[in-house]
Amino acid sequence: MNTPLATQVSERLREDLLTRSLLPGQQIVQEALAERYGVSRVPLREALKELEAEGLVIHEPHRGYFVTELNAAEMAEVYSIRALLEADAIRRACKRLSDADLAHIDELRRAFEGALLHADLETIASANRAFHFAIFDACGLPRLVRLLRTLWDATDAYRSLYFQDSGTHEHICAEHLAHMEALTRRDAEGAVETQRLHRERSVLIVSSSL
Amino acid sequence: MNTPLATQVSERLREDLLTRSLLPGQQIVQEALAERYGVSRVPLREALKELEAEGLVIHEPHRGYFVTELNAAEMAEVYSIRALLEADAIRRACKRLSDADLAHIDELRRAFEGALLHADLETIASANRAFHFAIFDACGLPRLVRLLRTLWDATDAYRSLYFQDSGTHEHICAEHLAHMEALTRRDAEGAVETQRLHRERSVLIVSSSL
DNA sequence: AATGGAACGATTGGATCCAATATACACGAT
DNA sequence: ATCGTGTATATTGGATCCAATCGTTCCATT
Repeated sequence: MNTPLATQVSERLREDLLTRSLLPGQQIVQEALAERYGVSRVPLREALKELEAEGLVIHEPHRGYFVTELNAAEMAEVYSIRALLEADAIRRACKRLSDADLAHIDELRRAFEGALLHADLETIASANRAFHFAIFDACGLPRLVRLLRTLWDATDAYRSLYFQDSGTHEHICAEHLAHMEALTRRDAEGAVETQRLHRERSVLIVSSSL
Repeated sequence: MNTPLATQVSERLREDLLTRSLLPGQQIVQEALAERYGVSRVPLREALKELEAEGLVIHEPHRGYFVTELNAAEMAEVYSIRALLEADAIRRACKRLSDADLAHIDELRRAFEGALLHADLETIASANRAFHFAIFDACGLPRLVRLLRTLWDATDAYRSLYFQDSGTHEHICAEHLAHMEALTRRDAEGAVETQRLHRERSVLIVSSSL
């Protein structure tokens, strides 16, 4: 393979965090995990350093890496930073969205709806991301998008249940649709608001599990 | 020493980036740098992965790490994200600043003025940070502060000249003082504005070097 | 002279090995 | 019985060594 192991391992780690194969608070025993991944400890440690910089794990010298636990306040903090950055990204995106962009985004929206019906958690989550980040991407600020990605990652471990309850499926789809419509109207403030509602409802569900 | 080498190395790297001992665009040859730091390549590589996650260096598989180069647009992006986050941090901080906090911050402000007169670049830069981040810290959102820190780091390599020109010293001190006064009045919007002016002038100077 | 390609050298990527540190447990003193 | 002390073990941290990859140079061919 061309891509370094450390990169693959960091992907795999994110996956395991999302699917709660690694639980918040849990210690990451390097040797055990390295063996499970079929690699040595070196690339694993590099991957862990990367995730540490993103706040997904914390490192205590000579004690080890632990999956970050978020309390209610920290969860709220992540979401409030998201609120700021997403609002900005959406305002900028609205000014730049081409019709082709919109068509593409709506495609992703429908793909997500499809995934909701008959796909596993990971596929659903990734389809959801694809939809939202196609919008963020249009803001034209790659660094901002990267920050948003790490913020989304930070709460991933707690979001698994968000897509579980099928009662929320309709809510989500309705919110996505409303968001889509605001974007189509190039209604920046409207889109900021639909995204806000969408996010607030998700934080409510996610927080309930704490 | 108690703290791991990888941590020390990442500190040292930031230092070398700030002081332009490592220049934007330059490749980082691991073995050479490891030897210069007196460590092996392993902790160096971990440190580099950390800095990569913060955007200070970029990694090209099988080619190596390179010090990130910012063009004008990317520089503007960093500063516009800073604008968003700093405004929020300051608003929150204003509501929470105790008199003791203010006294402490003003102390740091005076310490910075002292450093300007008779200290090297690195000391000045760190005194400046101490002042601004004492304010940010008061917002009570540690993650937000951490994000701000990495954003400041991202442009550090280009800021060295900011403190060089002694003509700007008075400007900086005046701006700090105005900021301080707004904070003392607990005038959130005023403080946001003084910080904005301060930042805009700095981006102007820094951008002129591109 | 220009282009394609093979071999070499330099550098990165990964694994194994050894050292340092922290935690747990047993033991003894008060 | 409780607290402190020392030892043992598991785990992390770091260095060395080997393998894989990339870039360059040199040569052959057109």
